[in-house]
Amino acid sequence: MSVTIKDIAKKAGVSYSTVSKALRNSPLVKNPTKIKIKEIAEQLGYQPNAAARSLVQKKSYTVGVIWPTVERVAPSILITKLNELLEEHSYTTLLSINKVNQAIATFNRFQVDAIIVFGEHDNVQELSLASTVPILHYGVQTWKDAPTIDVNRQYAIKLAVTHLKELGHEHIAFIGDQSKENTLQRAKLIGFLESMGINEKSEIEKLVIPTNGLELHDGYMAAKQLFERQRNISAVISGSYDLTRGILRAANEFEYDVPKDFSLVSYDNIPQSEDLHIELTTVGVPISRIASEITKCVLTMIESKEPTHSVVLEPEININESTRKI
Amino acid sequence: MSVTIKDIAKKAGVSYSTVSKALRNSPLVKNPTKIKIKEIAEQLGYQPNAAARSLVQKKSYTVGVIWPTVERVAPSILITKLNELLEEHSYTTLLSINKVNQAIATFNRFQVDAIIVFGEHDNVQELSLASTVPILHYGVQTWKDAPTIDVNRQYAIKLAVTHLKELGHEHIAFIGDQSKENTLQRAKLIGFLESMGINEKSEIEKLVIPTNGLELHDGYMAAKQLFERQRNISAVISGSYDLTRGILRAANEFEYDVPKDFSLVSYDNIPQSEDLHIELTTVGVPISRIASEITKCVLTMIESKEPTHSVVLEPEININESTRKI
DNA sequence: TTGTACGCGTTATCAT
DNA sequence: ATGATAACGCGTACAA
Repeated sequence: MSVTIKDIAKKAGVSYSTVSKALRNSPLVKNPTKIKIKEIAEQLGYQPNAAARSLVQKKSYTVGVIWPTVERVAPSILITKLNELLEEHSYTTLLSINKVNQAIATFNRFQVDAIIVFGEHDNVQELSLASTVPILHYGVQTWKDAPTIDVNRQYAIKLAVTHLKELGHEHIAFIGDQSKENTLQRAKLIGFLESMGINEKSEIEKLVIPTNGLELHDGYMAAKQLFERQRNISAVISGSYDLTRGILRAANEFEYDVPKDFSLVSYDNIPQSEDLHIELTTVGVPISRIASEITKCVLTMIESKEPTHSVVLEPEININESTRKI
Repeated sequence: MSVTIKDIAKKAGVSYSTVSKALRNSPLVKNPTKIKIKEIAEQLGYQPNAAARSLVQKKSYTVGVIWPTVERVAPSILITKLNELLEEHSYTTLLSINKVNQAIATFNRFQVDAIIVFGEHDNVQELSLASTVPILHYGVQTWKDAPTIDVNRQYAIKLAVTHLKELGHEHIAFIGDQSKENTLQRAKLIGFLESMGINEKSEIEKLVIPTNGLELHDGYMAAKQLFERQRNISAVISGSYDLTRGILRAANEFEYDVPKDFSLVSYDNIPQSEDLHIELTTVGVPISRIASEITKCVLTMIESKEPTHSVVLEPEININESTRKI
């Protein structure tokens, strides 16, 4: 059986409402009493019953995060960060890997204060209507009615191209995933083509190396292919961090030095974790900023139940060792 | 504001206790009334308030899963599967990526009926004591007091060796991750050495190709290295599915055919998802069995609050196209 | 400064 | 077959 405030009250010789006040740090309780009560609570391993609390407060201080099937690894860092931030505002994060509509139902039953949905899925607006709780979507194209947060990936690649051109580079290649019908990856390619001013098929084939996925190995194979065929490339833009790691391994095998032999810009949100022997120049929205933006947005939605407007985060460039003047 | 049974009662012109019964399919309510009430509930988008329910029932029909380091695919598939199975028993799964002790506190406040902890961490027993809710650990060495579920990885590799020897193979290599101080990976290596009866350093170096991680690329590089140096290997055992994918790619480059040029056994739990042009012979405990074992265990713990005994799952071999007689 | 009483939404028990 | 009512643990307005 769980320990309740009544148990504490009995042991402390006070009424249970006094205990309640003491634990909530109310000024209506004398300090010595407060300390004594808190001690007993600690000692008994008291955990307030969330069910009872949310029942009376009509608030659970909890946000639900829906994280359905696919795309698991990438957003995990984001969710970890998000979790930390919400905790700082004394909110608890609960995750569900159920199907979206089912997860929404669950979170509604648990009276979470807000729901964050990761990734794309059908009929967003329908889902939003089915919930009494405000819902925020991340990583989808801006939707009409549902509040959404997304990143301008197209502009990120544009930033990379501009930077390289300023450094004098003209022969710039792009390595990125085009294996699936993925809007997110597609946006990066479009950003590249537009800012390079390319539209001829022959030129596209020369400068764009499509990969079959987003793993390290895909970047490795693409880079090898590039190095074998094209000798006059002076800069490479990579569509993801893992691809970049693969590109660096291939470069190493060819005994190419970055940035001496070619400059490298990586699309990326996550802080560089692995030791790559080089600090990368990256473009993208740092994951910490995404997380804090989501947090801000969610807290606003919780406070004023009005629909927040959707926001598109503008990426930044982080110039580092892997690029230099030609 | 959420819709409650009272709202439904008012609209249906009955008392709210009747509504409660009707929704719970009690035989104490006439069928026509029941149908009418259910219709109204549906129409109003009613979701039972989990807080209120668990308050009175002292049961939340929820299990909390703690997943501190959001890892790779394998565990996420397991959790997905687990989620499905628990759902079939009308339990809801909630995930937390918090630190273990904090997550336990959260889940206690939410009155979950049981907690499953994934992965290794310090002071298991301490944690178990801090919880009023039964805790089950997965993926750690069996612990004294805390109930644990784990897989016998060592024996899995032994199965692979035995199978290959029966097919007439003698020169068998092992490709596996040894980059970190990881007990789980270490167990596989020990299984290999023991069942091969190897202990000389020179032989170990010849037959064991250590990798620097568990990614596809690591398997690819290791296999290439193997193929270049050793010509008389007739079979390869791989420590993980991703490594196997890399090995197959390397084989493809060398124009080696599996199983014509060498047999391949992969350690693996997950159902083969990707199209590898070949059905693999695998050893390991299928993830579905792990999931159902965990489910069984958890449900037992919930029902009889007694500590279940720890269990070690015995792997099986799944013979397929990738191995054949020498 | 502390204690009493009520209500949150639900289920379960008892009375009608 | 249906309705009234107590109880779950907590927070809070109000009484002492």
